[in-house]
Amino acid sequence: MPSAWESAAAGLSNHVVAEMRTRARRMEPPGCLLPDAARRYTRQYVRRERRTQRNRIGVGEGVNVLEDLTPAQREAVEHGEGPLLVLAGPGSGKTRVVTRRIARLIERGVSPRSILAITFTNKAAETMRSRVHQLVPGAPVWVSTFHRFSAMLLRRYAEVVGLRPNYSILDDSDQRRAIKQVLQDLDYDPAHYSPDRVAGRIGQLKGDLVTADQFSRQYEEGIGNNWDQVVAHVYPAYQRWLLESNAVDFDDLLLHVASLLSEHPELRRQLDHRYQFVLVDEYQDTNAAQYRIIAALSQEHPNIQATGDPDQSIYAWRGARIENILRFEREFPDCHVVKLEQNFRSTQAIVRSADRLIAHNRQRKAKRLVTDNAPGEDVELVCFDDASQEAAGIARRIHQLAGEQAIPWSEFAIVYRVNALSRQVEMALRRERIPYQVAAGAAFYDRAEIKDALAYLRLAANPFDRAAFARAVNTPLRGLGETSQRRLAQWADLERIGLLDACRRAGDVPKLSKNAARGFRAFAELIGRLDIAKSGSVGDLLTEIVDRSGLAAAWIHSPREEDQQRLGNVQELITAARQYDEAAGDERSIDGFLEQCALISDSDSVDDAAGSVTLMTLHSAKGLEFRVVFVLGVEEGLIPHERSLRDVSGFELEEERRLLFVGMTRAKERLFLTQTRIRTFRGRTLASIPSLFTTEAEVSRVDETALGVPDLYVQARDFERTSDDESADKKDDAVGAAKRADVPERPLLMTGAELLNGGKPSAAPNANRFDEGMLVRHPRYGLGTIVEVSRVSSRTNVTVRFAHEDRVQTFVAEKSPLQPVGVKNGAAADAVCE
DNA sequence: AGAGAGACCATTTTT
DNA sequence: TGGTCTCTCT
Repeated sequence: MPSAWESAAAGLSNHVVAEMRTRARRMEPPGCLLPDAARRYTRQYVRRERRTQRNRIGVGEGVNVLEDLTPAQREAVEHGEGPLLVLAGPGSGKTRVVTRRIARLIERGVSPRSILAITFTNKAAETMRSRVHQLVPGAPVWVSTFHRFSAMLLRRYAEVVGLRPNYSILDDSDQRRAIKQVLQDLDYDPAHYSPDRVAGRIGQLKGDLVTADQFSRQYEEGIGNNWDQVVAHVYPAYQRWLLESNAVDFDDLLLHVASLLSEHPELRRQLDHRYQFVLVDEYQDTNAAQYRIIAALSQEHPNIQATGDPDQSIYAWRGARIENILRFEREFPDCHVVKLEQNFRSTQAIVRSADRLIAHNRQRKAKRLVTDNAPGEDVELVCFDDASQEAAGIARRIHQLAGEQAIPWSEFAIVYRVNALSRQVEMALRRERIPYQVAAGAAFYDRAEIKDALAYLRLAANPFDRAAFARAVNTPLRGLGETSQRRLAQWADLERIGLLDACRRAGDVPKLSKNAARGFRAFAELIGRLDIAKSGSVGDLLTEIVDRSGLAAAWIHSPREEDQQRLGNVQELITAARQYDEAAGDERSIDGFLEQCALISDSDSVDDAAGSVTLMTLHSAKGLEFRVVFVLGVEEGLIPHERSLRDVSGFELEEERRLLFVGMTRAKERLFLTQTRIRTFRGRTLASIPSLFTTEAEVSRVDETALGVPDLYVQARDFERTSDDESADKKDDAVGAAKRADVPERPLLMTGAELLNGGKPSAAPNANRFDEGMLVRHPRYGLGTIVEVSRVSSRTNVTVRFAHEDRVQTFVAEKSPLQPVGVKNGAAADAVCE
């Protein structure tokens, strides 16, 4: 095996790795090998421990970890050994308590290495790590997300579950593709059994610790419905596919580790000993697998701290169990409970509204939420005519507050229930030239060119990765089409060898054309030459990949904007790799970088220092705070989401209420809820119904509609604000205008979609905006001039001569992404920007 | 093999 | 509404 294997297994001595490998090959039951490996691991750990102690890591000078704490906070921070449950309301200083307690433990002589802090998001882990380091410089406390922690353990003990340490982590689309293939192999029509739903069900099962074997056995015993019969077939086949690819999906990371811990008592014991203090954040969002993992690490050393707030549980739909937090006290009977109820984040007005809202949940432990902060301004519920007014109104208020109170852009957040709602707000912000960022970090890694480049990297690390093979083998095109690939794969299955090995012996594959065989061999050779040891770093290796694979060659000389963009994106990926190289130092490995890429999430991209307004879903807003928050679309069907209304138990409705509660409590100073009279969603325009929650939260109403709010909105228990809307509006405009004057002019170029969507709603997207001689731009072919416009019945054909290669092409105006260039601030631009 | 047209479909939240 | 997938034409 190549060196990647060795470096991935760096945690174990070569001897142990070799032993594991032979035993895995001999298919010996892993149980007999584990204690040995674990013991060696522990010995290593103890050695490292001694080194650490010699280095004398301690609380920084002048730091008093008990300073500025409320009695309740101090009680939690001072807690020594034994289980601790911290029920922490929003803004109650939860992170502060956790980090201070870690520092306090170290101060009392607990080794930093025996402390493990687990969060849900990378961002939360990052914050916690840096805060701990502020208190205890250089402390090697392990702060990690559930998934990263599991990935790390799984690398170390991969053999035990039948994997190799260089396993790949599949993303959602790989997973869906794999399931689709498995469905087809089993003669199910993916059109009828959507891979999405099957994947969803499998994910659910994995989260609940139901293995493929268990589930198919259940089915054999006659339990389950029709749909589950299919899943009972697909799930085990999919797991086999994963194992053969030496790959896992997200849920596997947790499931594998959970079973590792429960099936190997000796290993569990060792790790329990290794991580003596375990602190879990957002405990209310743990699912069965996560619960199993942390419980397993807290048997002999039950120094577990669970921090959470049942009122902020918003992932029950994903298998999170609120019961876990209730069960905690039962599972750890001598557990100490601390309640943090004082809010330090928000004004009284915000806290009051949020508290009133959440009080409507019936399945809930009563909890107060109080604050000593300033009274603050009323929470406002602003009603607009439609979504574009709503977006404009939000943008205007942001301008106003930014101008009047000198609030930086980064202190504003706009949150919504579904991603689809962000579009109009984005347009409004762009129009107003307000810098913004959308929390969508994963989007970068979703791009085809990024996945392609990473596929090569994945193959270099893990030659069995079928998903990566399928992606890379014919990208860029090598004439290795579907048929050739199928022949190769069939033969590989027959010979029981990996696809890459099959490539090397492509000459032996029956019915394969000479060209194809040569192509496969060349591909195998290309992958074989990729070697991290020779390249030195992941960044260099990636550069080599992009060069040698021919990915870049196709783009470099292309006039297409999208190709240039691709090139730029890949360069950005290389930059990311170099950053990784630097951060990881000697520890760097392909696996490490790939793992980082795979486990990134949307909210991770939120950059506090970016100086821009943040747009995000309510879910990803959890854990963050902003001075000003807008929650948009607070309407029946959105919040609460229509799906939740179908649940007669009311459980899902309560989760929606918690979701809004989470959103509201992100605000420090000002909170706006917005709604519209009509909303266009999925191409359908409907009159909206104000959300039940708006009355429950007891907020002030502000009317910004042209004709006044209809009766529907003026409800019996209404809390009218005698608002001087008109004068306020005028002031808005004055301030807005002053501010706007400072920023550069609006952009002259907009995309075709913007041109179409930004126009007046009545004016059908008109093809008439194209004229002969007009300068236009096509995202694919670049700049060109219109040489002919012809109208055939209702459609308009536009013929364009492009500068590049003197290409002439005809488009249907209504369908093409063609856009006019250099539109002056004349009629067209005004129509666009209104 | 590539581009465009048209059908089809989904449409909650995420590591 | 729009994004994706498939079909068809070149």
